Amino acid sequence: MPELPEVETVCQGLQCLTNKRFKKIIVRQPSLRWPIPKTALSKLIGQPIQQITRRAKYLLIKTPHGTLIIHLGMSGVLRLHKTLPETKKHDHVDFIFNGIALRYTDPRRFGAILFHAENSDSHFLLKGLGPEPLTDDFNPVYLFNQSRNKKVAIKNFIMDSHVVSGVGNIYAAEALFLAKIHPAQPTGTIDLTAAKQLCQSIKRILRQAIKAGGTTLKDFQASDGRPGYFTQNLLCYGRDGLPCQRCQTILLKAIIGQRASVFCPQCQRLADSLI
DNA sequence: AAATTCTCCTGAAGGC
DNA sequence: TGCCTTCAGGAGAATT
Repeated sequence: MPELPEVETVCQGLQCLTNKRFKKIIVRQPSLRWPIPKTALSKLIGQPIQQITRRAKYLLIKTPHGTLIIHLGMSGVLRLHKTLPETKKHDHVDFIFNGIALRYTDPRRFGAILFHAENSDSHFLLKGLGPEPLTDDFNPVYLFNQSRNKKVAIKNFIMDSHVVSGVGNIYAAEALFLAKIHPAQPTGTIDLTAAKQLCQSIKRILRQAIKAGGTTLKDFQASDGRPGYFTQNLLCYGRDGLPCQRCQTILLKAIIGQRASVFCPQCQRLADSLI
């Protein structure tokens, strides 16, 4: 389940493709979240990759003719191969370069492969995105100001990519645990101190996860096939029924905004007035 | 405008 | 063994 740290890990792994030219693109299954624009992709043939970056959970592969935009959805894997192995089920696309190839595999097909001829910031998927969580644009004052008059649960709020981009279910749960904030707390009720705690916790957890190469629950792998090692550092995600590592209280699971949310009922208390 | 629900898809896991 | 149900999850689209 790639979130920001996983996509960042993939992005770092793909840097070796910089300056390589697209030689061939094979699309076996064009039906992802949006249809793969085969005709537009053919414009990439012969084009050199100028830069590979990440914005939110999108990978941006820039060429002189436009940008290839890739989202891994939930189960997408981009894997580099010196020699391509025999295709397996769900190996939907191959990008072939001199001496190396990049294969996109995605069993659940929630991902996307798109092409945008203009500045990628203007793409409809990217233009409404909130700030990157690891930049200074994402700071306690920004978070506090955005939170005013919002009634949505704080966990859903920080998972909204228009508020802050790239925070998914795993790291939202972890950040709230670190910040000692109940995931169901109405967003508008957090004060500046809590906003500061939360902002710092989000940054901390994402930095740590990037350092560990991401979190592998089931299917995440880096472009070299290695799993992420942050899994063993998860403090609450997937640990419902187990003791809190801070206070030994049994962690609970609740469904908040249609999403499973694990939290410590002792450390992450709702204000009495909200119960 | 803001909040909630629905939707895409497959594989794994659990129940009978 | 096998079939059915449930769940997981990113995020746009549709609905309330």
